[in-house]
Amino acid sequence: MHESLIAVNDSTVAGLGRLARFFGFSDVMGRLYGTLLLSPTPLSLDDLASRLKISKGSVSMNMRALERWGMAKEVWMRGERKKYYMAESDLWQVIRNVLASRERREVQLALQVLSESIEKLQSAEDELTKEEKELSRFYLERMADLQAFFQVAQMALETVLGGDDTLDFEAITKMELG
Amino acid sequence: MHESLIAVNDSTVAGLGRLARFFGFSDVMGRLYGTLLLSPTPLSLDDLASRLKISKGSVSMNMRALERWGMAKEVWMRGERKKYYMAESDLWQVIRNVLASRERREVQLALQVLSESIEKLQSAEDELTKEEKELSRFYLERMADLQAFFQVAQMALETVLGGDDTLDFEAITKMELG
DNA sequence: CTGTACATTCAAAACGTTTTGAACGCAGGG
DNA sequence: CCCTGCGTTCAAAACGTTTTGAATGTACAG
Repeated sequence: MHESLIAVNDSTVAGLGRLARFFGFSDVMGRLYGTLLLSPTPLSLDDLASRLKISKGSVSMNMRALERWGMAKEVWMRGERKKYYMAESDLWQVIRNVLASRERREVQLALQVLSESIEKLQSAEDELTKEEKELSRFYLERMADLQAFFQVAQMALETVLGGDDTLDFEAITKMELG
Repeated sequence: MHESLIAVNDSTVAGLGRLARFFGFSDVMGRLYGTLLLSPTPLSLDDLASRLKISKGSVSMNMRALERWGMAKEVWMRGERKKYYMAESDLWQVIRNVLASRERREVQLALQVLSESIEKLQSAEDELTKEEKELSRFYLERMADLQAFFQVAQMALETVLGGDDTLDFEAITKMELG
């Protein structure tokens, strides 16, 4: 195999490991995804284990995680008893899966906790001493700021998730960037 | 101190710990930030250590990290020898600091590596066998997809960072959300 | 100059996460 | 049936990160 192909493969796999870490996944998940993304043919668990030089057990567990996140799909090869996988190569689809099933929950939970906090402070107002009331008003300001922050996050999320008109990769690639 | 104030403080501090983790910081940094955010007065290292029940050493190191990220500021209290800190309470400012000094670099690095990969493949074309050429073309497609992805990320980043008209918290808080 | 009250540093310990590999389970072929 | 080849599981080990606290540094008051 030519050196350039190996080098490109290596840096891409490493880069996707980084990216995975950034998104809160394990390095291995990213590297497995990268390996599949750069393989024209589906790969078996053993293929993946030997390419990345990691144990079969780790590949098995991490591939199931990738499947759950919609980043890889199992492929049935006729006449084969092995499991084969390929990457979900539509990156926007991957992003949407992650955002929809993980970040959305996080944001909603945060907003819920904030609402409850605000209610709690408001309904406790009568029982507070003068000093406590002052602190309570201060807290309410901060809660409002945090609420605003998460509401912007929620709007941004829903924008990315809601737009069913797929972003055009080709167009973006060819754009002139300052 | 009234139970409601304590409960709200606890859940907010915990929540900001979560948020910090999400952004790749340590839990302690988030909790320190939260504690400061909910304090009407600046706090000393000892105050923070005793409120969060962690060692002073940890507070010292994590507070310096918070300072570097522009999430907290030192405050000089006249007649005091202690260091006092307060939170940077403009959350957008905090986000911008983080995005500008960390994520921007990441995205630029990724784009650079991708460009180099593409060049490498193109300039090696003559030396490739027929099969290698096929793989190389496949790689180039994937590289283009990744480039498009990071370019969108870059645009999104610059949009958030570039807009010097500050987002209006008040307006957002009062919005009707479906 | 000395003592005091703080902040900082860093090596060791605690803790959490990831990886491994051996044991196990399971299906299909002979 | 039993054997073979595969996937899965999980306890133990390796590894990485965070926390601690004692040692050290520093500045100021007296």
